[in-house]
Amino acid sequence: MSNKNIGIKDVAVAAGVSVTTVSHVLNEVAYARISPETRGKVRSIAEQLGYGPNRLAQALRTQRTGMLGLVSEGIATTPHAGHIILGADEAAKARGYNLMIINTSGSASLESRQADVEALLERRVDGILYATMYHRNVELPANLGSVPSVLVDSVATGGNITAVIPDEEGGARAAVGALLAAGHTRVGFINNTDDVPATSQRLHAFRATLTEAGLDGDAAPVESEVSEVQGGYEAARRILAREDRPTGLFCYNDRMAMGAYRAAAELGLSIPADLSVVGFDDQELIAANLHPGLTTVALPHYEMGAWATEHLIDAVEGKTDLALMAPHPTILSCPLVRRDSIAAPRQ
Amino acid sequence: MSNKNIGIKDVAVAAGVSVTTVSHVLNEVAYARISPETRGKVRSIAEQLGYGPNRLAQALRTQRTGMLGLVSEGIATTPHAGHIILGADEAAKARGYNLMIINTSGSASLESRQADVEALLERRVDGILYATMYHRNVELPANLGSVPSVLVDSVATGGNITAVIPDEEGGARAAVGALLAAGHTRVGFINNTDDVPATSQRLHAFRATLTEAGLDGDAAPVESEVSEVQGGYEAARRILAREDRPTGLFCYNDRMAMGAYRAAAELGLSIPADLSVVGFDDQELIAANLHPGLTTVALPHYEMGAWATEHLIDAVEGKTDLALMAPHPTILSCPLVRRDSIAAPRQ
DNA sequence: GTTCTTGTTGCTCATCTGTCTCCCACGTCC
DNA sequence: GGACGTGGGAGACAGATGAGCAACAAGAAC
Repeated sequence: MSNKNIGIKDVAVAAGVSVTTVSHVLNEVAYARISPETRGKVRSIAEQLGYGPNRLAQALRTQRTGMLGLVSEGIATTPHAGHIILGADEAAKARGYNLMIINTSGSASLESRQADVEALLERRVDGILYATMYHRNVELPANLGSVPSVLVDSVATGGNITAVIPDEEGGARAAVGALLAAGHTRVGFINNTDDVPATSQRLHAFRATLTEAGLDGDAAPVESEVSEVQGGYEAARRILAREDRPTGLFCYNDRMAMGAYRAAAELGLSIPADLSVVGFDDQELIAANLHPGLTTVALPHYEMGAWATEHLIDAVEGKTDLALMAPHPTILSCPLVRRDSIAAPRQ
Repeated sequence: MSNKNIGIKDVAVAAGVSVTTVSHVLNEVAYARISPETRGKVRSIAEQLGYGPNRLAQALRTQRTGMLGLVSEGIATTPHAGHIILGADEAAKARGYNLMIINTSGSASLESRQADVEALLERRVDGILYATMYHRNVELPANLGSVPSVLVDSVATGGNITAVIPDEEGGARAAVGALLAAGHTRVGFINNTDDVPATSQRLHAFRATLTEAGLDGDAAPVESEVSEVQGGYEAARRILAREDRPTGLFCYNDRMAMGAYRAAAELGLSIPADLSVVGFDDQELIAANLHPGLTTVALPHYEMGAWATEHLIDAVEGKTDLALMAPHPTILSCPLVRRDSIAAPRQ
């Protein structure tokens, strides 16, 4: 257990050497030539005294804090933020960095979000991660540019900043592909009504995947509603009321899929025997707990957090130039998570 | 937008005064005698230049960082951590503090958790919040004691540290009370099997509340299973198979309630017409999205985070002595959240 | 009416926080 | 008299803090 009132100076006195020497030894300074005996003595005394470096003083001197700022939207609103934080925290810890986290709101004014960044800047974080709650275009506070920064799960409007986002199209293709692979030929899509990248990209992938499989992608049924359980329910009721009722349903997210489950139950349709369902998001609380378990596409929140942190640290340490990556966002894949909601269609 | 290369010195030069004067003005030092004109000039020049204080240097000198460490378990595993973080972040921000967050695992070794605390200590946080994932007894790293600390959602084993926990009994009483108020006389409890405070306290409150209402609390049916959806399902099947089938069900948590919903559906029991259900936790993803919406008891995670932060800051600023509060944990109430899963029993 | 005292105002100097880092100073041995 | 081996001194990082110093005014003593 370390006593935080012990400084390098105390170690120096106790070891009978100069402060400089202690610093050299403890930091293993390359050019410092100090005898093994002295090194040993300094180290053992430092340990005895429970010396721990004062990172503040270090940071002041070296202009490096070893801290990364993370401004995250909706920390408590979705489980997504938690995964981003976790990915970032583990990546940061692995390289000796720590995280300063500030919660913000996507709907907060630009000034208030700028103030959040300002707080981080005053504390001299080495870099900033800016994470949004869902994949969209954000307007970034201007002061973000003053240190290396990476955007997580969004792209900046008109912005030239390194960003990492999920592969919406690939995920949607995997979802639809799983339905096709199970033998379904009548596949419907329950889509979101928001104007976000996911809405159009998943729709596009849905149609394209069907078409590439020799089906009529353009004619495949699509119903849109707000992306909540109730919306999913309503859209599913409509889509399942068609005379060419789909046997496979791709849902914009797990919540909508949950609504689809209810619609199916009300119609006496058993999942997956009568209807196969795929979701999106892999919100474990929902997907794993529905009955049967929902096969869905996972969003790589953990991975995005980790990727962003890795590259941010690389940039901070001069191993990378973020500007090179800024023009195009990095796309991380969305893997299919298989559970029990897909089966072959009835003959 | 502030340029972080501007220091107090630059302001001093531009204003034609000494560094000391700038510091005095900007910090509104009480005993400093400086003319209003000079004050005005300093302030306007500071603003013009976009001066922002270097909190590192400040902290080094004043021995106050304005940072609070938060070590939290399972940041991504439950939504609970997010609420604690949010409560802490908002309380901290309101008083000019920021949060350094470190994720840890409840199952991690004591040494590894001690290292987490050590990282915070090296950065000279003013205080530490230690949050667990669920209400239980934890063994705390010893170095936690070196700065003011507050434990969130747990009590320390044998520990003398200020803690804040949820009112398990009160919450359970509210849940059972709601069932009784609706007119139910045959009420069952689906309990957890883990040996945590909630298990025994909720059971106790369940029986006591029934007894106080003139029913036979000791004879009321209780079935225990692992506190997941499947466990809830199994326990509900058992409890609903009794000949004196309960018309009201209190479930240990929302996940178990979700299982009970399925059991009821399979038995052709409609909620709430044939069976009223109350959960615990208010996990919105589940409770609000089940059909009908689940009436449940909310755990005060946000409030605990905020309470802990408030009191921690008070202690840091010398306004409170945490030792006074250490002997007994503070208990925060668990309010009932009414949705649509309770109705009067059929005649 | 001049000088001295005392008080007030307005601001600055020196020092401190804990650590790093460039540069220099010894001695010793060829 | 260089080269080598060992180690130390003195800023610097950015700001905080309390003692201290001019300058001036009012009042007092002569």
